[in-house]
Amino acid sequence: MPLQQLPHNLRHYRQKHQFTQQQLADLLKVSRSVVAKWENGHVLPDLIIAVKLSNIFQITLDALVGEAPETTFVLSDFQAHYQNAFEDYADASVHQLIDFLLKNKPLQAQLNLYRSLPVKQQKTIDRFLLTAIEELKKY
Amino acid sequence: MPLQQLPHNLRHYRQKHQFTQQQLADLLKVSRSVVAKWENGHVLPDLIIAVKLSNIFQITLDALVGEAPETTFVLSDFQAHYQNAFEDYADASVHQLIDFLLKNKPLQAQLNLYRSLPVKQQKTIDRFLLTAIEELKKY
DNA sequence: TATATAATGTTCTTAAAAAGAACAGATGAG
DNA sequence: CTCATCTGTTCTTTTTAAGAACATTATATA
Repeated sequence: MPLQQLPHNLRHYRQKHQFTQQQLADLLKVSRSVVAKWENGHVLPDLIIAVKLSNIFQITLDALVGEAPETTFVLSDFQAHYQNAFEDYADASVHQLIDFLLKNKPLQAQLNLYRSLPVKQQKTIDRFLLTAIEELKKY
Repeated sequence: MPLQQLPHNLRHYRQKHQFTQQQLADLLKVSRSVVAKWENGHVLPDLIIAVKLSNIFQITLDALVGEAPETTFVLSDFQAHYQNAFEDYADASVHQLIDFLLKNKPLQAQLNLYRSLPVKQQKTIDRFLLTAIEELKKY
């Protein structure tokens, strides 16, 4: 089984927080025996549990699973995230768009609705918007 | 369902790396259909797969699952620039919106068009969008 | 040391969830 | 339009983790 470090890390952080297996199990609403199994490497927690654990222990997921990535990630998650995006969309207009978005609360609401739609429906909206806007621009 | 961002992130990074679902599936030695299911939020990849993905995409696990805790933010140019704005609109959903915007180039184009309109016409669009989206959400 | 009690490890069965294959639909180039 | 590629979904099977019960170890206290 890969993720060799995970069982060890789990036990370490649990003890660091002075939890018994039972207490941790209660926090996560799982049985105690499964906590034991995680710590002994018999079974892997799923992603949802892993996220909960990283929150409880106040560590990153990467720290929890103990998989030092090959490249060194000095940047915070936030920074890494947006930095990548900016590399792709280095276009300065993106900054302006974000400014615009930040200042325009109703638009935020609209976009949140839009986001909640399936991609297919988003595209429907897209198409409409395009023609509607072009239409309006004539005036 | 938790981990809302994961499907979206997954698709984003796959496309960023110019992989088809099949190519990514081959790298991971899984079927293509399961990749589709991950991207559509029907199923969660397990921890082992998640780690592999973070290596392939060269991002942190936390970035992959999109559960970046705000407490770990480090100052970046981006953050410095938008710091004031974020104070005003401390709503966490704004972060997600910006995220979404950065990843969605067609939407950027749409919004740039939208921005170019007079406020009055923007409001026309707003009203229509609202009803259109509500309509679509019924399906 | 003996014994009680708490904490942890293991086994066995059940249940949940993801995997794959096959089919269906969408997208796009020519 | 047509073919090929890419993606989404359904159905079934398989995998794997979950829980309960039992076993073992560790710790405290008389």
